[in-house]
Parts: sequence; C-alpha cells; structure tokens
Amino acid sequence: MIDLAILGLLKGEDLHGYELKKRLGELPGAFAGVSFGSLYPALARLERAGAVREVEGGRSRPTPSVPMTGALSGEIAAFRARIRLGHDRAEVTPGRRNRKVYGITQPGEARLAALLVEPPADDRTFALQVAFCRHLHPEERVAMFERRRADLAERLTTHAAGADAPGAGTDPYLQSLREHDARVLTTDLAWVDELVAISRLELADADQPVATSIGGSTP
Amino acid sequence: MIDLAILGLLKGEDLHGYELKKRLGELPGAFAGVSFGSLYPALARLERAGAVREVEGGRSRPTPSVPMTGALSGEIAAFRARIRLGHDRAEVTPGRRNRKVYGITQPGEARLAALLVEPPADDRTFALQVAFCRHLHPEERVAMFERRRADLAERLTTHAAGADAPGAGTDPYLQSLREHDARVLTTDLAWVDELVAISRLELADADQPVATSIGGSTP
DNA sequence: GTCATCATGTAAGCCGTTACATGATTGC
DNA sequence: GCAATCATGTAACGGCTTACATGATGAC
Repeated sequence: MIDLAILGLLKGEDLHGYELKKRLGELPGAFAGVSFGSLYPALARLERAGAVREVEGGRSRPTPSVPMTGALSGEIAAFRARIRLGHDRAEVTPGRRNRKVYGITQPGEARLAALLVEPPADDRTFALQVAFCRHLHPEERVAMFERRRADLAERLTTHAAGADAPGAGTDPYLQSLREHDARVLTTDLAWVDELVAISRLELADADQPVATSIGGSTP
Repeated sequence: MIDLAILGLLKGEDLHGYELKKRLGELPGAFAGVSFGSLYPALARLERAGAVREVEGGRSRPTPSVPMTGALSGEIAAFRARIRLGHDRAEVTPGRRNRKVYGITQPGEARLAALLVEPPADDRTFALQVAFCRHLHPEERVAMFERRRADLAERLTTHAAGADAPGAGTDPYLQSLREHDARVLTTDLAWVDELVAISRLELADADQPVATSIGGSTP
C-alpha cells in the first residue's frame, strides 16, 4: 500500500522522503499516519528494486494535460531550479542539504500501473487507487471501477443474506450497525458509479478533440 | 482488537475457538478475516492474563432477561452428554472431542469494559465497540458515543480546511474522493446520532433493566 | 477405510508502528 | 550559541496472515 502511495506521488513530481510524507498527509483519507519508520525503508526497497532512483535536479510539476494557464507550474519549476544555484534567498528551502530526491523509473511506472489495477486489499487501498487513477488509461480505469463495483455489489448481497441470521434482531445497536454497513455499501456503490461517469465523460471528451470550429456540436 | 471481539462474544456465551471464529464471521463488518493463526494465540494470551478460562459444561446462551424455563443450560449440558449415545441429530455438536470451551472471567469483564470505552484505534474497532456496547452502562455508552461524535466532527472540520489546499481542484477523481470522504464522515456522524438516540430511548425506558451491564453490581 | 469437517495449534513472514539516534540548516 | 525545523535512517516490537502440522469424529 505504501508503494502505491509513493509511486503515485513520484509519478507527478520528484520528491524527497520528508516532503513525500507531507504530501501523503495532504491526501484525502487517513494516510497521514504513515511514519518515517515505514516510509524510508520502503523508499530504500523501491530503489533496490529499481522502481525509483535518486535524481539530481528533479523534474518538478509536469502537469502535461493542462498546458499552463500561466506562470504557475513554469514558475515553480524555474524556482526549484534556481534553488540549486543558490540564486535565491534561502527562506523557501530550509535545510535542504542532505536531501535525497527520488524520481520514478520506467519499471516503477509499470509497477504503479500494476498496483493501480490490482484488486485492492482494503478500502483505503482503493482510495489510493482512485487518488492516482488519473495515471491509468481510461479503459483500464473504467475496468478497475467495474471490478470494484462488482465486489461491492457482492458484499451487499452477502450482507443482505446475513441480515436474517438467527438472533439478528435482538440488539438495537447490532441492528443499527448492520443497517449502517448496508448504507455505507450503498453509498460506496453510488460513488463508484460517479467515478465511472466521470471516466466516460472524459472518454467522450477525448473522442472529440476540441473541434470547436466544426459544427458546434456539444456532446 | 481481537481481544475485544473475543471477550465481547464470550460475554454472551461460552465458546471454543473454532465456533468463536464462526461467530466472528457472522458479525456485521469485515471480521470474517480473522484467522486461526491469530485467534488461538490470542485466546492463549487472554487465558494467561486471566481474562478467560477453560470451562467444563459451558454456560450457553444465558439471555438472563428472558427466564427460559431455567432448565435450558442444564438441558444443553445433558444434551451434549447425550450426543455420545448417538441419540440426537449430529448437526449441533459434531466432532466435539478435543474442544476447549472458554468462558469470560471477572477480570475479563473488566478488560472488556475498558476496551469498550477506549478511544477506538480505527473505524473497525469502533464497529466492534458498537457491536458489544450493550454490555456497557447506558451513561458510559452515551459518553463513548459522544466522544466518537467529537472525533468525527473534528475530522470533518479538518477535512473542510484541507479542501482548499493548493492544487486541490485539478483532478476530478481526487476531487470526487475528497467529496466522498466528506459524505462518509457526515453519514457516520448521523449514525452516531442515531446510536445516541437509541441509548436515550433505552434510558427513558429504564423501568425494566433490559441489558445486563458489567463492572457494576447487578442486584 | 476414506474423506470431509471439526478442532487446535505452530512457524515464518509481512507490514506497519513507536522510539531512538543522528546530523544539517536557519532564525533569533 | 541555541532551539526549532528539516531530514534520514535504525531497532524493537506488535498484530495479523498464510502455510504448515496434527489429530479426532462422523458420514458413506
């Protein structure tokens, strides 16, 4: 799970461990808990495996799909480059001396792609997959969502089957717990549907590559 | 976590490990996954700690509020003895020879009470606490729910604060994930309110003590 | 007598945590 | 100079999983 988080973050941007942990905490979900004690060994392991490697300057903030509304990403890149030259005041990059900045490698990208479509071990892992699913091909993304959907649907029917177990209705708290579980499953199902809808929308947008001048057709 | 599950189940009924695992699987939530490899060591540990002990006949299905003719447990014991004679259908006690039936002790009940009001390490632990919260005094139960409520509320505000982080709105999947998290938190909050409502209802109906409570004197 | 099920346990290992150790850089 | 923060790592440990080993019982 931590591999997925690391590779997903590095796919977007070269980072060192300390910063990586901060980004992890900024992600929605309960990923703030990952500690250095697991992060650094994981990085070392990934480096040994050839999935990441230490980089020098560090390609920062590529954001290829959005071609720069302006200055933001470009300026950040320039800014980071400037740091190395000692051109700027130090207030922005404190204590940068010993940092080991990591970047993702091609094998690492393959590994990331595999982790993204793998059946998630738990709900938090699925959350991570969603967080980074933008790096998947649209079809893979939809397929992954559909698998998740099937899994949730099955869990829901299993749940429904267990509802009329012997002595199921005795305790109001147990009953409430059971109902809540069903609600959560239903909510998750609706969410996956939303994710699929987003994917299909993007797929449709990709079909018609910004041909505004043609007929004015709005899909 | 597994201690809470074991003690909570044993509070209701004397059970052996194999049966314990089955009951665990019947509980709502994802507790089916607990394996023998963690269950048996946990039982041994709890026995060493004096929280459970091996019992002979096994007080089964106490349900003390319903008188049950009083003969039930005695009859079950006789029934279990009868099995040997091949007199009954086997569906109830197959392969019973080596079973170690465990019962909860008074220290074990104290431990259970402590685990039930302890701040839950994760959401699954809270689900377990709800599953067995009937064993708490009503006031403790409400207090525990209120603590949970406060925790969820804080998480929700933290979440809201993080919503307008830099670059938060770029990816539709990340955005959807963030929104889903907020929905889940809100749903959980509503659920806790429901649980509190149930508690208050039972508190109001306190004419007749419905649930047995632990840790205190039961006249 | 053989197989499925019931039943208990051990061993190896994964994954993650907390706590500890170390040291550079910067603000004051 | 000193404290706070940045930054990287190691060590000990805990909890849980899978896989393995063992054996009794009952159905057929």
